[in-house]
Amino acid sequence: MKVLIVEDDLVLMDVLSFTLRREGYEVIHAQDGRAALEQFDAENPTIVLLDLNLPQLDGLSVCRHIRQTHDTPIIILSVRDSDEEVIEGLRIGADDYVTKPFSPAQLTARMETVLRRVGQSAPRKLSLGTVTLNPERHLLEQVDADPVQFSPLEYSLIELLMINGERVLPTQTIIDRIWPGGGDKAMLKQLVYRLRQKIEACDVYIDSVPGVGYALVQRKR
Amino acid sequence: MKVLIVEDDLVLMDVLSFTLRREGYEVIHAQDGRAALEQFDAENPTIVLLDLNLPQLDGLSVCRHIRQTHDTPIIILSVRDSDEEVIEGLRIGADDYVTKPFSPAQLTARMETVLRRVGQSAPRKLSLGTVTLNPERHLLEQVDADPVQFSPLEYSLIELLMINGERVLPTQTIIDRIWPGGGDKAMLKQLVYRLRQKIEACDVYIDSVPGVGYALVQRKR
DNA sequence: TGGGGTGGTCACAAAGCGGTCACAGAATCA
DNA sequence: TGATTCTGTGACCGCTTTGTGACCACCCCA
Repeated sequence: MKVLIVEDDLVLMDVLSFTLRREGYEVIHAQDGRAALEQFDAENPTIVLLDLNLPQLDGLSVCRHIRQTHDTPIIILSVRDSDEEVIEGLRIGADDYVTKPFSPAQLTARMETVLRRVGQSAPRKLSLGTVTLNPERHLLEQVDADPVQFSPLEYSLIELLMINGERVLPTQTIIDRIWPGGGDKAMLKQLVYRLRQKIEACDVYIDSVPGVGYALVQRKR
Repeated sequence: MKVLIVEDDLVLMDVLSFTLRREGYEVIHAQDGRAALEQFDAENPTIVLLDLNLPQLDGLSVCRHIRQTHDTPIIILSVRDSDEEVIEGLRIGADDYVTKPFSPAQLTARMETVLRRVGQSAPRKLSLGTVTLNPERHLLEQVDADPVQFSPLEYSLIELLMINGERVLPTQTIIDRIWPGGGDKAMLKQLVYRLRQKIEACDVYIDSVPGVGYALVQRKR
């Protein structure tokens, strides 16, 4: 079980780290908001402990960024007198908060509660860059744009491509997956064309690798 | 399940209110002792969260007044260093107390315990955004609108959709659940049509995901 | 230079799906 | 019993979905 601690006070950081390791958690950490997001993407932690008062990029923004694409539990570490921020954090989607100073036992108890609550639910969203596929609603969601809806076939295709990240999928593999009853290249060609039009405004596009197949990749800007 | 929060700190009030609503409770509140008793008589809440330090009429008096005529569970919200008052409160008949600062999880856990002890087997309303389904009365309730009544079938459907939050439910799943004896797409189509008309004015609507099924989602404004 | 193959674009039409409506039998309630 | 509500059915309509064929642009290689 991996914990990301986002906290710029190194002393507190050390205490937390020590305690949680002793409890059997694997601990990674970041000292500012930017590093937090990088670590989050790189390590994909199971739970996040988030200080709100951070250099570079404040905690609320970090929380917001994470929630755009992930359901990972977030516990806010707040100081007294920052109630408004805590409320805002919970609104944005944090799962709980503890007020400093707190005891290690208090924190781990809180973590367990949150993990238990989250543990029962939620299939994961698929995301690539700023774009997220929401399997529960069959929508492709983006930061600053309306979500995109799909027809059943289109959805199968984009889901298949998303699952495979930026890897190229051979044409025949795709056909077999989407038309189990038997499909053909012309049908796929057409489907790709339609899907491309739908996600034209998104930050990802369907790249074709001649002679091999297709891949969903991030648009660079 | 109705909660009366008696608390003069508006910020804390807001946090509590937000959390409890998310948990499916219906929240009403009062900022001083006198208003608390009025609200109590008018709304007849299932449980009371009571701050001791109140303007107009202090918490202990409120507690005493309520206990003279009702068994409604009362949980005291206390600050550190008010031990004598808490003890007095419990002696008067309060059921439990939590010390500020406390986490939402802590509070709801305490509430559930107390409710269970009192025999109010804690199940509660389902809510999505500003809309709440009242399973006891088969009503859909909203903040600024009249409640909506349902026929039995309509109620099964909206309950099923509410339970599943904003997830899409496959057509066949819905049919199996609503017509265990065997249903049919045309029947569901019709039922959806009728339910949509009933909840037209509400903050939620039934979204259809072509080829997959239906989901109850919040209307964006 | 030309021919075959690959992949992108477009228009079209058939099929199906979902939304709407009216109606009538069944169930419910006073 | 009579009135009202509830629920299944059939019909209609418009839109979406999806397969198909036609055409074009490009690349590779002889």
